[in-house]
Amino acid sequence: MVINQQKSCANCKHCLVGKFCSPEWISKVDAGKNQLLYRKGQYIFYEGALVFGLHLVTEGKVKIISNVSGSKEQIVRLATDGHVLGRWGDKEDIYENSAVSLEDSVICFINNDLLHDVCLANPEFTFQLMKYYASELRKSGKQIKCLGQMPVKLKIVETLLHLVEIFGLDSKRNIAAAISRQEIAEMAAVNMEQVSREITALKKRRIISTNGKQIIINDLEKLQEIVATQMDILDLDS
Amino acid sequence: MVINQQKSCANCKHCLVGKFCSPEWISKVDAGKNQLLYRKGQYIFYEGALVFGLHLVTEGKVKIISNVSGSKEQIVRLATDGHVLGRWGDKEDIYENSAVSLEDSVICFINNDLLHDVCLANPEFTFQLMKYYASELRKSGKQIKCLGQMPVKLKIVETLLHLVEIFGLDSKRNIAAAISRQEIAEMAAVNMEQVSREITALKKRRIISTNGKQIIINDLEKLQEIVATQMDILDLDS
DNA sequence: CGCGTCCTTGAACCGCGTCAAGCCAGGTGG
DNA sequence: CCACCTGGCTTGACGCGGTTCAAGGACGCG
Repeated sequence: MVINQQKSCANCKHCLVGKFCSPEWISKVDAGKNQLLYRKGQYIFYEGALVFGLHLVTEGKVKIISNVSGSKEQIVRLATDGHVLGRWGDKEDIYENSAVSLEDSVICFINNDLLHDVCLANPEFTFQLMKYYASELRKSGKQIKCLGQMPVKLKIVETLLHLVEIFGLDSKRNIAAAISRQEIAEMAAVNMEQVSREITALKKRRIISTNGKQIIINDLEKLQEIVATQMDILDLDS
Repeated sequence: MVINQQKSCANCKHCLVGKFCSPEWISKVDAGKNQLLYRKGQYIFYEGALVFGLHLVTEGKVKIISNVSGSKEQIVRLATDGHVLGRWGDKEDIYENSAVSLEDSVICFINNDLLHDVCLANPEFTFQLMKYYASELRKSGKQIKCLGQMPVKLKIVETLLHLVEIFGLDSKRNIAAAISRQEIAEMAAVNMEQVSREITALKKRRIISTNGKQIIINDLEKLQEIVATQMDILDLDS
């Protein structure tokens, strides 16, 4: 994936602009937006920086992270094609999270002023954006519940399911994203050692397998059953 | 606070409808909305129920809770005057949280169809609603970080600060809401005993005091300092 | 082939959740 | 008006789950 020229929002499969704005406004956004390619691991914006506008993920995968006391990171949220990063910002508004691409990603940037104009002129777009945030808030609530109330093993299983939900599975049932054990740990708010132990346990039960760093989901239903019944993996017989 | 008649959105201090909709649409909402008084402890909507529309808190205090494995509850979010409960729902959309009033509260209900019409006709309203959800998502991220990465003592201090932020302090520096220890525990994802211990510790340091169930914040700066520096309360000398 | 990075596995410590007992305030009824 | 009861809160003791520490192993890369 290499882009040398800007792609119009009209041709963008998932983008809210292309789907819900009038043709004339799509042109205006095309003219005013800034489409960039971010390499794997690159920061899209930084915690503490001023919010100049909104980022839309054209194509790629992104993690939204928050730094904890210098060293540790918490992954707050994931984003992929069609998702939105950051938010409209009042002046002096700063980001409290950073966004980092998990793979080479194309991201559109729309500044605050343009965004406001687009929103006022295209209420259906604004409505959909509103729904998007409401839906993310809902997911966020789910994560709060998960982090707050579940034992470590279930947090990890839940995280695996979450990864499948966001990124999906490829033809070989691999989780379709290059996610490290460390990143799974940062999502589940657990240490890497526990993730490793849990993955080993799930492999022993043939529920998942691994191929290098790739995780293969053999039995999605079983994983869902585990969280649904709060089952302890070790309770299962082989 | 007793209401026998519906109050117009135009006279509602915090409501997004009154502030950002045109006069004619305020009338339409007044005609179509449903304003109800919920007594303390009453459910406004239930986890698992169909989403028929949006609730706006005219006046009062509400907790959004999620049930965990039958018995335990996690408080996901708090709401007060001007805040929004639930979200616009597609058909067959269900709530994954319940909303319960913490004190007698007046809540306006706007159904999905009316909400959609209002949004399309009043883009500035929709824009503000979008910003509201984005801002709640931001707060939610903060809570995820807090629950995931902080030791119990800091979770509790953070929760106290959060309560102050949402509900404020009255003239005697009481947290202006009737919150039980159990509810603080459900916010911080900790058990009640730990909350009790921590409150005792903070009292010994004169940072807070209590009057029955009321919590008095003597030294807000100190509380903020504790979370900012990840300080252990027991490390402080009296 | 040697080095670095990421992952795995084992062992030990300790934070915190659970259990249990007692306390305090408010409400109720004799 | 006091005795009792109930529900929420406090405090202590104990044990377990999970984090931390430490020692390899696997893999890729120069």
